[in-house]
Amino acid sequence: MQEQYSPDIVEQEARQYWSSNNSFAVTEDPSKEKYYCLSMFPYPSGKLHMGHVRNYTIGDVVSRYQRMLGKNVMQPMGWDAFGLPAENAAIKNKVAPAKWTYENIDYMKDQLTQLGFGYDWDRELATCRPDYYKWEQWFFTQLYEKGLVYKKNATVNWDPVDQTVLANEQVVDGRGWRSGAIVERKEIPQWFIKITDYADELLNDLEQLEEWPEQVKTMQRNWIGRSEGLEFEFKIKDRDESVSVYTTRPDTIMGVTYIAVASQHPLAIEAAQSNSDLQAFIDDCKKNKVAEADMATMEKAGLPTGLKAIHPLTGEEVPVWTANFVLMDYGSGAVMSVPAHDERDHEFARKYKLAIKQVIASESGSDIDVQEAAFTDKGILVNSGEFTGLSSQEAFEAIVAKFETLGTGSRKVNFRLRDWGVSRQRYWGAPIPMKTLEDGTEVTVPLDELPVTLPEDVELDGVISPIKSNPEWAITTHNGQPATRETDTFDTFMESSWYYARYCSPQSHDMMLDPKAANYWLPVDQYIGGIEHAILHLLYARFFHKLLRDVGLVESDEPFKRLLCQGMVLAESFYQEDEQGGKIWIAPTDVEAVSDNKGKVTGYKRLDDGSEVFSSGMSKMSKSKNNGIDPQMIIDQFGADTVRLFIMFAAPPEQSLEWSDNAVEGSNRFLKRLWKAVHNHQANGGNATLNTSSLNDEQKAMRRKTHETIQKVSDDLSRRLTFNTAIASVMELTNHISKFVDVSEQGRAVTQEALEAATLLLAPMTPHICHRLWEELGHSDAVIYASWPQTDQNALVKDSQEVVLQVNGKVRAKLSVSVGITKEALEALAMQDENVNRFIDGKTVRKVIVVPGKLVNIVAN
RNA sequence: GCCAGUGUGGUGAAAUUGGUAUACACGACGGAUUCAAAAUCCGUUGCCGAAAGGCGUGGCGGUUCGAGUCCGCCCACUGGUACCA
Repeated sequence: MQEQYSPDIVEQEARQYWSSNNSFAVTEDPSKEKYYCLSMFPYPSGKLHMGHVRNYTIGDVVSRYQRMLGKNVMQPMGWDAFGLPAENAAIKNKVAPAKWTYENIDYMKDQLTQLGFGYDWDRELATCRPDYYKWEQWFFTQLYEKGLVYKKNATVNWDPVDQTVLANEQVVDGRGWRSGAIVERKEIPQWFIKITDYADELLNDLEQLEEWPEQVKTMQRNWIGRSEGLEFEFKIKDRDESVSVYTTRPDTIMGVTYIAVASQHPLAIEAAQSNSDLQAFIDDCKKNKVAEADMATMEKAGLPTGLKAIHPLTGEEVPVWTANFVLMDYGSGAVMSVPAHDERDHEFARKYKLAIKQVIASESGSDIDVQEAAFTDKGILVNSGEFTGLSSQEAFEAIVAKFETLGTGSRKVNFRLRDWGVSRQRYWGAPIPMKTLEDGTEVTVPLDELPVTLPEDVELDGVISPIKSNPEWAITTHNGQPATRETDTFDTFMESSWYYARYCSPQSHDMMLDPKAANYWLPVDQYIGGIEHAILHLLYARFFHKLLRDVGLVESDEPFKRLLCQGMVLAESFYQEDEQGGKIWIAPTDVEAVSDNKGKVTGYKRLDDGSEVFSSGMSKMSKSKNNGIDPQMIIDQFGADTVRLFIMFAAPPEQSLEWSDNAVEGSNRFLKRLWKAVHNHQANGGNATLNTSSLNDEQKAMRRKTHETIQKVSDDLSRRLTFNTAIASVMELTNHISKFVDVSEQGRAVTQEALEAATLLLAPMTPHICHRLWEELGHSDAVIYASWPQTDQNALVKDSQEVVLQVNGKVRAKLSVSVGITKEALEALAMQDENVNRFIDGKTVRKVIVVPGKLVNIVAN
């Protein structure tokens, strides 16, 4: 064995072994317990970033660990290949999106291989391949036939100069990112899938997901947003028209002082015909952004329409306003306003001097001034006629009942969740498989005409999709009649909503999924990906799974049994200011820290010219802040094992991880020490036969450490998924081995056992070096075929333990006591302790708390 | 704005069920080795204090014999917010 650890040789040999033995290819084997470990597939953006490295290392560690437990582990990988960046790159570099995407896939696949991830590459898929999206198109037609698909108008960002639809991301400060034109809202017809039909099930089934993080389930619950309330109507004065509204607070209905309708509401549009101010306001609202965050934070504004509505209970007239925050495409496009008990309504009423009428008083009777601030808690009704004196809860029931008796309103369950708009006016996506006949009828494309193939050899002008600009493409027939194709493509969330299922039978040519394979592997046992997908992707995939179930392709209700959301990888970003005070971002690799004699960083300078640089703190690695660290550089410098070890060690997986070059070296140093420990052990004579009945105290202590570490790491890798603490405890074990120099026969046997344990425990994290060390430790079978080590309970037995003595909760002494000591004996020992007595001297002992095996707390005053 | 999370030494972090705050690592400092340096190895390292001891987990308050952990309010930062993926 070489004295020096050479990662490049070791890693190449290990990878060669796995590839020539096809070590990670799997098939359905009913005789073994299956384990499906899935990491969210990457968008092929060009090269791997640290977030990918983190995500896929976690997945690989879990997969290799489960494999060592004897399970039939499937770990596939593929490419989420449709999307906006390919179009941007196409315009910038004058290369077709398909070519750009396929080249990126080749490069990134090589990088994944270099990192030693154990994927079954036979199952690789790319969502931009016709054999993949064919089945997505087919599935959409099935949903259409089931009545789960419909078309309606929906709002998009419209660039009036480029005459194109923009993504929210492409709108910067209200302007199109390329044209600079002020972006408008525009309503266009789009396809929707009825996810709201499944709202109740998506909500209720969250309870089944016991191994999902609570925070993700909470976010999904809130997103679905089930509410119970009242739907009723306001009649418009002097007209034969009414406006429907929904409220979750019928108890506040007597406090309605105005109603507000969307700027696109027919009432507002009609009123504007004789009111130029109103018309100008409506036109202005077209410039409002589409994104919810913008809508919610914008300045609330409105104008009276001049119309009056009749309060359905009091018969009083209330003004009808139009307001920029009411949206035409959600609900009825109108809301009732209770400024005394709703913050947004209060703000609006104060701004426009509308009446504020208190109808709820606090339960405690405390003073409330609703003119000053909205009181949004529930309470007791006041100024509410026949309902005065009821609690909010009682009033809810009474008022709903009243409306139902009168026949003018009804109890209604509402969801915040909206139907899924899947139409995109872009090129690089799966064509929507619909046709329009000459009479305007819309029909699905039948299976024998699928896939509707997207042409790949195209040029992009940056404005209009090539399948829209080429009229030929859309020309087709239907049953011999002329027809035109839909030229919109699917939202890319469609592809990522079912890829996990396709991995089970990626080569099925005549069906979407092979149910036999799908039902063997599904559900996914462990799914790993970024927290940014907590709502949209994970909700859509859960929805799709239920759809797949309802057409009979899978049997389970949920796609992902256990979920781990990893945190982001952050890096410090640095800048210098230009003459206008703008920030020029400097790459971290070009910056050096200046520190004081305690090692505390006091500033930064540029490596090239020594000029001062400023830190803007930790943020997500990004191009805009020039703070990305290329994983390739680190792999080339230290090897894949060091990168994998560092990224797993630096933080627990769910937390954000701060990149540090220095700390990477620390991880590399640890691997060198481990290598050296095996080398020294060999030099000292290597293995010997262990005889547990003839060990001295130091040998027993070494063995105890070995088995405590096995126990700890097993728990960390299975139950807790805290890889950082698992690695820390193997480091402790390795430190023990280095200090335990005992070349006697039993000494070497104990050392061998410890080194084997360290190698096996680290094998999921740093598989290359462990592949080699396992060989060096005398095994002919590769470490990937080895079993996870077992804890020897006998080795864990201890005779004595340390107990803490506290006086009034403060540690005053520590005591080594025998393990079986009684509570009484422990308390007696504590009372005899010299330092304890010093602190209770002159005081009266009020209470003594004894926690066996832990502490004694004496309360005295 | 709304929803969800995070905040502990000079730094990344540990403390798993309310029971010894700071494991493991980085950095820094001191030493060994070296002609010298790198690498490696050994030691010290929360803050104040000579010590005894006191203080200390974003801030303020509470529950408890005991709070990083539970509760309330506040501050800062991060993710999502339906067309980035």
